[in-house]
Amino acid sequence: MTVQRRVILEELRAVTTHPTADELFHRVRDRLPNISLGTVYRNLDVLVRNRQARRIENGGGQCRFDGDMDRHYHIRCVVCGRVDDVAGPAPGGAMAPHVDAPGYEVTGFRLEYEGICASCRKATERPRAH
Amino acid sequence: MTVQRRVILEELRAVTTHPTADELFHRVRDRLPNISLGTVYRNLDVLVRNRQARRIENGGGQCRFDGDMDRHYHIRCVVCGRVDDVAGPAPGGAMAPHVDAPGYEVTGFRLEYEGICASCRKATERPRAH
DNA sequence: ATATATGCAAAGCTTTTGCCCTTTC
DNA sequence: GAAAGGGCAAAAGCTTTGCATATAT
Repeated sequence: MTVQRRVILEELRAVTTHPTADELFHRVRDRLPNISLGTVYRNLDVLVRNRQARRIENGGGQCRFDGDMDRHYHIRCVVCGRVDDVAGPAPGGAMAPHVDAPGYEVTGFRLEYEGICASCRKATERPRAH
Repeated sequence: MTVQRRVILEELRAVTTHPTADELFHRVRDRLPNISLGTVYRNLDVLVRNRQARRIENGGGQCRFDGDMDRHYHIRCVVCGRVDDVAGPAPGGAMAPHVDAPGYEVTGFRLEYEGICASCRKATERPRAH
């Protein structure tokens, strides 16, 4: 646990604005003028891996596109990133009205399932003690 | 409706893999060897605006981070991109089990509300006929 | 001491944009 | 023939990485 990592975590916890890496970098730099953006990125990775922070998901780097305009949901493989359609009815139709977000006009929600696809499950099967 | 746009849409509809722009570009290039990646991006934008395709959301370009590890949900302003916490209990606890995603081991879901935040609502207020 | 982390800068990747030419209506 | 769109290449923006140095345990 280095000074930099501690300050990054402190500053992240000190705000409720869900900052981007760059915003956090500027805050941290007020206290550690020599810190670099790369360090912030590296430490955010570590913190997320250690469950001390959360990355607000963006579902992987690249955008994907879908020509099927019927209402349906997606499931994304957390291992390989592939995206498949989820069969069946919309699961959460009654969900949105319950939101308590003061000041917001709530227009909808985005829902994406996560899982491990068939081929990634096969690839990660452990040899079993017999 | 140009040849390029039609082919892009045809190829997008021909697959169920939810391709990235680059994957689609390579498919389309088999039929239109001179097409450029920029054209694919521009047309995907148009198709999405025209509701002929969907962008599988990534919630805006940059990642955001959150130091609050308690289970809670977020709402994102679709105008300015800011992210706030949603107060109240988890809305969709009973949702995940209903998913029908053959082959997948479903590990969870990601849910993010969308809306227009207070200051963006103020900024877009229209002068009202009296 | 030795592994780990930092700072800095460069590279990587996806996406957007400018410019000029071509196609569409 | 005016308006929209395309091709190409450069730019932009976020994130990752290589490397030499410094810090932590």
